[in-house]
Amino acid sequence: MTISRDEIAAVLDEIALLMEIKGENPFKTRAYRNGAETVRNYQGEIVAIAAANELEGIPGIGKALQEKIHELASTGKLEFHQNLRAEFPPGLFDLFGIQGLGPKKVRALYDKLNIDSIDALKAACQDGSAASLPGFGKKSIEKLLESIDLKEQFADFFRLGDVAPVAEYILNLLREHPDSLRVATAGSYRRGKEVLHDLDFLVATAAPAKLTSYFTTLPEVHSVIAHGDTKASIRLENGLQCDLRAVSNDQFPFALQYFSGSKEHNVALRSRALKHGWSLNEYGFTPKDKSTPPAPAVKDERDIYRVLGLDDIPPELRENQGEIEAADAGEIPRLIELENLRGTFHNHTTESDGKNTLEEMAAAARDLGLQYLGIADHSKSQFQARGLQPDRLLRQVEAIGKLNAQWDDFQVFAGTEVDILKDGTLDFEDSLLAQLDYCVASVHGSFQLSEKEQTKRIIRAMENQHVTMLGHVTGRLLLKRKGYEINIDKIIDCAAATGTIIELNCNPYRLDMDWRHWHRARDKGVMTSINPDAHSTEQLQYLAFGVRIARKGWLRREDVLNTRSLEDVREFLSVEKAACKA
DNA sequence: CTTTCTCTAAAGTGCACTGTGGCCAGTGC
Repeated sequence: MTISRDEIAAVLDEIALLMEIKGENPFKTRAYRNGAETVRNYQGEIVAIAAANELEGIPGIGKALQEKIHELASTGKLEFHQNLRAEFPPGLFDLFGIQGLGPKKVRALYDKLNIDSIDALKAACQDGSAASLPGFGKKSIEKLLESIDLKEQFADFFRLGDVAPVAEYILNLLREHPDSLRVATAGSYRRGKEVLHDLDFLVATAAPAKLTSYFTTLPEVHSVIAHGDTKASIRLENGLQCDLRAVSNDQFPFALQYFSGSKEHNVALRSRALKHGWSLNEYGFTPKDKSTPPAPAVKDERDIYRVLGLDDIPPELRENQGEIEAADAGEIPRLIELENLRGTFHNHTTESDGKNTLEEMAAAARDLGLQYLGIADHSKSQFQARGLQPDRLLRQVEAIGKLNAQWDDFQVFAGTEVDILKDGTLDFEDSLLAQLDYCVASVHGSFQLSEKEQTKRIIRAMENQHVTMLGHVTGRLLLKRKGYEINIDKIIDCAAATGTIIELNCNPYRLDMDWRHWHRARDKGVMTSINPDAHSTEQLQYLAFGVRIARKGWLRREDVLNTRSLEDVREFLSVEKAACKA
């Protein structure tokens, strides 16, 4: 019967969605959404309170929601919800994942054409029947098909942020097994890719069959795809495929290197091995012919690179993007590490759309051992995110000033995430921006501009002397939405010329700018700031993902503003401001 | 459905954009 607060909130959200399809009063649906948010964020044991029927007095939860939440908390289900749900087929929910489909259009598709799944929608778009509905013209159909296509393309992919917790969890379970000697993740997860197809584990053991059996009976397993003595594949409840390979302790370094990839990196590495007279595979070095001496002993992965005359290559760099040449020349950079971060910028509070107050965000950052936290709530155009009007921003600056008075070893920097408007001007006046410690400028609308227009718009914003950094460069949402069209090289050049920092947004949906551009940007002198874009205290943890991407982009400590000490950052921001006045 | 200095009634986040259909509806931020 036990139900979690998130499950209660999910039921309320689903009620809101179903009511929207039914065309209920929008304020009613919003009341349910607000209720869901209130339940999710309530400071206290909301489930126990609800079970005891003591919800009275919680803002946003009136009489009707009190009763419904009480029923959920005490019985685990809600009759009202189940009745509502029975009115529509379950596949209808998937349709909301398609860009361009909201409640009205979903309703029309279902009522008129009985479309209740993405497959049915696709068929109706292709055979022309969807085009018969009002509001569905040629372009709409085209966009729907495009969005379905995008979804199909990404069907088997997962975001790094969604995989990381389960990866670490399984890794620990493998580690705990009495027969495991060494365990590791391999594949694209180990390389820090932003999206993953599957998750690879490797274990060194003298009893491989025991490990593969153990693996197929882990708690999260939905189904077993394959189960042999040295290899097993499972599918988790969330659909993610996980592979385990069990090898001997001697083979472990070779298997780790081999299964970490990338394929392109390994091809290059194997050809290098051949020049030394050895073939290289997942089991070891093998002399090409009898005249070749055997390769030196290998105890860990690092030895493989050493034997081939290379510096150790961090997994994140193994994409055959010049890392082998760099390792040969002894020029593998010392990559940034999570421990190097001293603070962070671009974070939200309850003033706009964050879930925690200024004070809570600051306390959380201090608890993480950071020396500073940059606040950057939304500007006024972001209405739906409760973007700040100038007077509210100034009051926030004042509040931050007061808060800062209590510390001498920690500082909150007052900033804004100001909207870049369609023409490249900013959502706040320069005179207001001048009163802040820093400014993040981001695009949040007009995504459809041509590449030329979009690039021009962003460049205009970066040329503003008050803009410290550019937020989420492309606006992409991984596995969900493509970024807007921009000429990334022109933007990188502009960042270098104007001294504008390009943010590395750590939100697992974004991880933007993409790692593929950072090496080049760094060489042109562009600096980054690794920003969590946190909308809650927990989301400060996103920094870890950002560091993985920064490493993938060859970034070093010195390329990242927020590795600097509080004192140095103060200095940096004040010099920026001084330059503005000049 | 919730709130409320309109308190058994009324008001409750706004705006840009897109595409379609004929000047507005729906979506998304």
